[in-house]
Amino acid sequence: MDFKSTFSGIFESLLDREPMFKNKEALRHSYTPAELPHRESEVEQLAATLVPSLRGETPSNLLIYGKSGTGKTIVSRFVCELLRDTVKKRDYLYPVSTAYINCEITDTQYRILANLTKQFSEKKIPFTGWPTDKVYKSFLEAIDKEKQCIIVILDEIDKLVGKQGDDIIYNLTRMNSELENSRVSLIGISNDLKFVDYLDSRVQSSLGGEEIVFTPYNARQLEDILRQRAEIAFEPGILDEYVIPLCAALAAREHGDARRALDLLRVSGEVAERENAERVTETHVRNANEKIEKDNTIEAVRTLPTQSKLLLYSIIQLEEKGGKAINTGEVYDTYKRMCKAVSLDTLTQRRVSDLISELDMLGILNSRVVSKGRYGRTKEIKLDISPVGLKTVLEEDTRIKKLVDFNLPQQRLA
DNA sequence: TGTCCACTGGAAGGGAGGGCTT
DNA sequence: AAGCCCTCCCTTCCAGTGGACA
Repeated sequence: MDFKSTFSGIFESLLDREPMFKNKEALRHSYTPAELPHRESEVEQLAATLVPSLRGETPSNLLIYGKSGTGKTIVSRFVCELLRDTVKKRDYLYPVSTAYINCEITDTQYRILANLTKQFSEKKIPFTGWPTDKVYKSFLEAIDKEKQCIIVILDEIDKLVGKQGDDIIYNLTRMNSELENSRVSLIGISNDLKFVDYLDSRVQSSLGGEEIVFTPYNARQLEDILRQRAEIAFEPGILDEYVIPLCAALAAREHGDARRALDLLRVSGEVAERENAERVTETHVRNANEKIEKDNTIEAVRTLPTQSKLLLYSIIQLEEKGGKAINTGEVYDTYKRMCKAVSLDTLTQRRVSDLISELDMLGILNSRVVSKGRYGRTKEIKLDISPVGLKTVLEEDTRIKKLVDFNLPQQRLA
C-alpha cells in the first residue's frame, strides 16, 4: 500500500471518533456563566455601591482587590450587565452606561482616553498623533451630550502606577467638575492590595472611597465552579470521578485561581482527546498541569526580543559551567563577548540590569540583590527552570544558533 | 570606625518610528 | 513639507548602599 492510501481515511476516522467536548468555550476565561457560585455577597456589595447611579446620583469610586482568578472581573462585568438590563426595563430610571478597560493592554493616558471615546462616540481617534488633551476633550464631549452616569471599570489598574498612569486616574476622578450633564464614576480592579500606597496622594483620596476584597476560592469552591462548567463543556460521563477534585486541589495550591483551574480542566480534556482516550483520568490532569507550566515559560522565552534571548543564553552558559553563584558583572562580560561574536549591538550595563529584572518577573530566573561587603553590591542570578529545554528554544533564533560552540574563557573556576 | 567596592535603581532625556495638522 | 505629538527602547548621569576589610 502506498503512503497516500495508508492515510486516505484519516480525516473520516478522526471525525468519527466520539467527541469529548460538547462546548469547550465554557472553559475559557472569556465565558460568562449564568451563575457565579460563591460570589453572591460580592455581587450584592457591588450592586449596593452602584445603585445610586439609577437615581441620578454619582456612586462613590470603588476599588476591588483580590488575587488573579478570584472572579473580580467576571463579577464586575456581571453586575454592570444587570445594571444595564435594569435601565432598559424601567425607562423612568436615570440612564447608565458602562465602559470596560483592561489597563494591562491599554496602559497609557492617551490610549485609555482614546479607547473610552471610541466606546461612547463614532469619532475616529488615531492610535497616536493627537495631543492628549485633545483626546480628553473629545471624550468629555462624547459623554456630556446627554444626562447619564458613566461607570468606568479600570481592570488591572495597578499596571498604571508609575507611568503617567497616575495622571489618567486623577483626571478621570476630577472629570465631574468639568461635566455639565453626565457623571463619571470609577471602579478600579487590582491584584495588588498595596496598590493605593504607590499612588499620588490627591488620587488616593478621590479613589479610595470604598473597597471590596475578593478572597481566594478554596478547593471546595473551585470544585463547584468546575462542576458547573464541566456540565456545559463535556459530554456526560467523560470525566473520571477524581478529575475535578484534583484540578481544584492543584489550583487551590496556586492561591485559589479559578482561571488556572479551568485551564487545567480544559487542557486535561485536550490531552485525553489527543491520546484517543475514552475518558479523562487523573493522569491526564497531571500531564496537563506539567504541560501548562512548560508551555507558558517556553512561549515567554520564544517571544523574547533578541537581546534578552542572548542575555539569557549567556546566563545559561555560565550556569552550565557551574561553580559559584552568577552575578551581574560576569553576565555582562559574557553577554558582551557574545554580542561581538554575532555582531549585535551591545546594550549598556544599566539596560542589561533592567532586562535581568524583566526575566526575573517572567519567572525564568531568580535574581536577588546581595552585598559582598568590600567587593560591592550585585545581583545574584539563578535560573528558575532547567537549562536544557531553554537552550533548545533559544537556539531556534538564527543568531544564537551561531553561538552553539561558543566557548567561555577559562575563568570561573574559583 | 570609616572606607570603598560593584553595583542598584531613579531621573532625565535622546531619537527613531508611528502618526496628525496646517 | 514643516512642526507637532505619543510611545518605546535606550543611554547617560548619579546618588545610594550593605557589609567585608583595614
